[in-house]
Amino acid sequence: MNDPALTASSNRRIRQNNEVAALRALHQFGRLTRAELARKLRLNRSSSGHIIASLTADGLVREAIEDLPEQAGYARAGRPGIMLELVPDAIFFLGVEIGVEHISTVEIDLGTNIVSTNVEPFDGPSINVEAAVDRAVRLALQSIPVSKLERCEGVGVSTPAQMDKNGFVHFAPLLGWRNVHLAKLVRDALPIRVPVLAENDANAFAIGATYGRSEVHSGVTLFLVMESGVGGGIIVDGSLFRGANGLAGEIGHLIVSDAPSPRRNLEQLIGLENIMAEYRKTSALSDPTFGNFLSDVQNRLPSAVSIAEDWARALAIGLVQTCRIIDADKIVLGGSVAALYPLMAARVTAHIHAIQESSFPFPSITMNDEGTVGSAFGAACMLHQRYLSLQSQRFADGTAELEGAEGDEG
Amino acid sequence: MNDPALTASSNRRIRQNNEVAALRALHQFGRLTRAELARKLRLNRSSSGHIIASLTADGLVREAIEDLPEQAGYARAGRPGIMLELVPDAIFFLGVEIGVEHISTVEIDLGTNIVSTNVEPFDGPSINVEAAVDRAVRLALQSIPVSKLERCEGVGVSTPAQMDKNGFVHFAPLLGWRNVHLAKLVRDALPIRVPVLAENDANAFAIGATYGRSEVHSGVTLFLVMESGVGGGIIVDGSLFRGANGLAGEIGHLIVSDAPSPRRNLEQLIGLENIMAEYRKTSALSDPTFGNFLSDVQNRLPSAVSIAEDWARALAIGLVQTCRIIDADKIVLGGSVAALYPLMAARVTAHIHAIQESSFPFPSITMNDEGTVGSAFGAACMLHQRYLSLQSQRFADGTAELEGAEGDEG
DNA sequence: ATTAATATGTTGCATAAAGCTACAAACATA
DNA sequence: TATGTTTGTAGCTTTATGCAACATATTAAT
Repeated sequence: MNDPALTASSNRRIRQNNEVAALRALHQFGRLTRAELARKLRLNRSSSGHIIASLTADGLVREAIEDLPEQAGYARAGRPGIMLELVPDAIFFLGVEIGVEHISTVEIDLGTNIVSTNVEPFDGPSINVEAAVDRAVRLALQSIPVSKLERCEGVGVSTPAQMDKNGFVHFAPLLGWRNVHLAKLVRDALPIRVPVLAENDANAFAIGATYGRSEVHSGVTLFLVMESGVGGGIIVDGSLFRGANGLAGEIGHLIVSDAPSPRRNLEQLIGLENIMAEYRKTSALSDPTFGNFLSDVQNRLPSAVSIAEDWARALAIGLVQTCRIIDADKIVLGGSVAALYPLMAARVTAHIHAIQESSFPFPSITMNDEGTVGSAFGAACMLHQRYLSLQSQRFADGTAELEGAEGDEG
Repeated sequence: MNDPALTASSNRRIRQNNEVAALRALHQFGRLTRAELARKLRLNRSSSGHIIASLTADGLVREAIEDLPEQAGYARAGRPGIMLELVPDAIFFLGVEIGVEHISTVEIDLGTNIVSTNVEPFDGPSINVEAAVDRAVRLALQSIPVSKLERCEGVGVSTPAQMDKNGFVHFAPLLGWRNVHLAKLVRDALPIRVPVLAENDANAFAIGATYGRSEVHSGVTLFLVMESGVGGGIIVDGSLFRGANGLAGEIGHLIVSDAPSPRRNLEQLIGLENIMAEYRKTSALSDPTFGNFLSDVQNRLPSAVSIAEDWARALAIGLVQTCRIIDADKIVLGGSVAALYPLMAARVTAHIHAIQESSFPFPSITMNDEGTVGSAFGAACMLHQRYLSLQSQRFADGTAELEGAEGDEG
């Protein structure tokens, strides 16, 4: 309703803002003294002390027991400060990925450490939303003792679907969902009343892979997740760029071939399905795997190399096109197909150089090595991020934010 | 150096924040009473009064003389409030566009009204940077009396170049510049010491066309400027998305044709040059203009319609590709070639529907009717925007912000 | 070993800005 | 004319930061 850019800062909001800033600094830098924190936040040492006292009273921060004395010879003159750290198990967050073939859940603590994970096979297309949500919630909570539940500060859900920022799913082709309020369903299925956010799986993956990494905080990073489908997410200065409908970065649907009749999009060219379809045509094996394909490429088997070469060229085209529009300076490849990249990196680079005009900058391309729970982890990170912001429930004064994590406007 | 997200709000910053918020609200809504302002900013009425008193003392705000009594029958019970408004000529900003064929300058006031404009022919490629800057600054200042100069609060520069956010130009192919600090040159050429920002012309155009319009504040808007070249700018939630190198939205360099040998980018297909080259081949006139072409299309001359049809298809491809990546919900067409769009709107729509998968949302496409000074206006708006932010010189406490508008980090 | 220098954490006080309450003013309606 | 409603303002309270001073803990130098 109101323009968020216009909201004024009341006297109380200062403290909230500063507490949040302190928590974020501790998360980003790990351990800080009060004086260091004061410098980072451009605050007076005494103010820093007050804020820390407040957070300590809330049980979120503690003075670190220096089990490692002589912190690597950092001996400067003056009284040494007392190291402060987040209390990891003060609170926790849950992340849930409802995939097509499996459900994964993750529990992370205040330090964004993974506490536990669960994975369960699942047949997405054959199960309706309510049942899927029910199973997902059950799996997420199965290892959490009831007494611990009250320390849960949020649940994130990720799923291959197009949804708005309130977690309302417009369309999920792979799961057959349409117009369901996923976030609301999860909220209602939970035994606790906590903020719930839902996000597209590729977007969640991108968040998880960049969250907390201070290196990537500035710039534009494109995340590519290549499995059967090809999804993407864009991170700008450390936070997700969703686009108007949460579809930003879905580069799998870029048109690559110009021919109108068998119009092929990028997903159909660089996705796992196409690679395996082509590979099956040439492989001697009866039921070849992607691993077989990788070996054949590594062994320079011409038929496999040819498929890989087509893949490299299509990938290069997709990346160049994308960079013309969002001007990314970093590209991160994920998903099982990404394993092909190290073998073809030189070819991809060559294609990019051949395709793009020389005056354009060349983005760095790296690989992501997160495990299979990356997307669920990212979903959990979204709630960690929310907790470490002014939207946190800690600051809910009752006048607003009635509906958990629905967001103020819209 | 420091993460801006971590900066704490000091006690003094509250007032600064609220003064800025009040100025922005007055800019956005035009006229407000103290009580209305308090509600919009979620402030207490008395606080609102204090803030207004402060701004009035600074000469930025005044009580409006109600020359129009009975404000359109809005008669509610209760004591009527006193309308407040920005004092338009309290300060002003200059915008300068150094184009390829002309230099334009604009003066805008605190209400972002255009006070005056100057346009001068110019032969960009034959003139070096220093001389170009000199001429641009001279043109901008020629109608400003010296006594008024001290009320200038910023100068914006726009030019067809790839530059970083500090105004350092890496490359300007159309002007032949390379590695020049444009913003610094302008700062040094000015007789006054004010913030100077420089931005790519298409980006500046996009800012100018959206700035202050409250409708577009939310969502993703793609701005397309089609002249000889084709530039673009992306506005996300009311502010410019530059990308990592200021190249975001440069969709003129999208690859459209798949054929490797005569690889053609979008600019070569939908730009003025291609249209006129094709048109000259078929037109009966000896030296046909773009206006002639438009007439022929309107009169359904087959040869012209065919060219327009190709244009429509290429445009549709470019827009669909772009929307797959940034998920824009609004597209605004500008530049002289945009005049072709109203004649071809139905065809463009048809092509888009044919190309993109049906599950994707369809962005709205509109035209921009700004004059020729759009880019210079946008450059001036950038400084207006900066003034109405915490980076304003009003709040420079001497400790930082030494270098005008260089930006803190980097 | 003693002294000087330096940086940290804490304490008391000053300052600044917003919130709250109350009240006079100005208008509409009955 | 009386009543209800909204506005703008004044006085007081609350809160969080800034500042200055001080005790403390450590290094470096004499």
